[in-house]
Amino acid sequence: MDSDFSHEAIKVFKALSHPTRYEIVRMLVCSRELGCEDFDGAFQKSKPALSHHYRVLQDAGLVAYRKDGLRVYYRVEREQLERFVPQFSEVHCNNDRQAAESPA
Amino acid sequence: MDSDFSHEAIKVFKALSHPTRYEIVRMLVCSRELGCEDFDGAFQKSKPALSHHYRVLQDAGLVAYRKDGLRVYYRVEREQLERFVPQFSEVHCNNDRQAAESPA
DNA sequence: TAAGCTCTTTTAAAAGTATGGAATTAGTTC
DNA sequence: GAACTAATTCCATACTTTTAAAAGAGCTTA
Repeated sequence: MDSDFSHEAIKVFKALSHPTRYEIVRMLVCSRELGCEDFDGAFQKSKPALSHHYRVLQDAGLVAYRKDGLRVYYRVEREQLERFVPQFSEVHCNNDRQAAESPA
Repeated sequence: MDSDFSHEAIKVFKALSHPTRYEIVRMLVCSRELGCEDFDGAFQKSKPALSHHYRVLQDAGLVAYRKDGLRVYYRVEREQLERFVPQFSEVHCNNDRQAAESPA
């Protein structure tokens, strides 16, 4: 139990230890969901680079996505985020309660 | 304020995202302090490799040290740890209260 | 004080891992 | 099939981690 926690914590911390990924999560925690185009606009990074970061965040269990036609929309996995970084929402976002319920 | 937090959080998470460093902090949070020899015994790592990890943890503000003759003893900086990973002690250690007071 | 010893850190270089862009592939809409 | 968006692959670059060798710092003993 303890080492499972450690193992997963290390993965989560590694995912959050890159400025681009940290910012992706920060943006998501203040929103219900955001599309790739939102991130394309926010970062001066190529799509493949961002796609790589989405994948790292997914593997850490921090984000999930929804496809709508050609578009992909990402959302934060609040349970996982709050398990390892419980103060994240509070620090980075006032919309805590508004955004607390994930969309169906 | 917000971006200072982000910047420091990224450094702390990066420090904790390596298994050896995570384990160093896990060991320290359950103890008042530990010497390099304790870590030498716990890890199959060379002294310079461990020394590098101590440095990363220091730079993140997660540990501090005390010299006693030839020996160096490390302790966790609980305030910093709990600022970014508030559940760490609770998850990894029952000695929370015993060890809460740093030695003089 | 200096020679010798022990423990830790620093330096330099090698090995391993992460990051990011160009081109390609996969999948969706029309 | 054509047009479009996102993900994957491949490769070059940059950073991290590791070891070996050297240096630094502190004790002991004469």
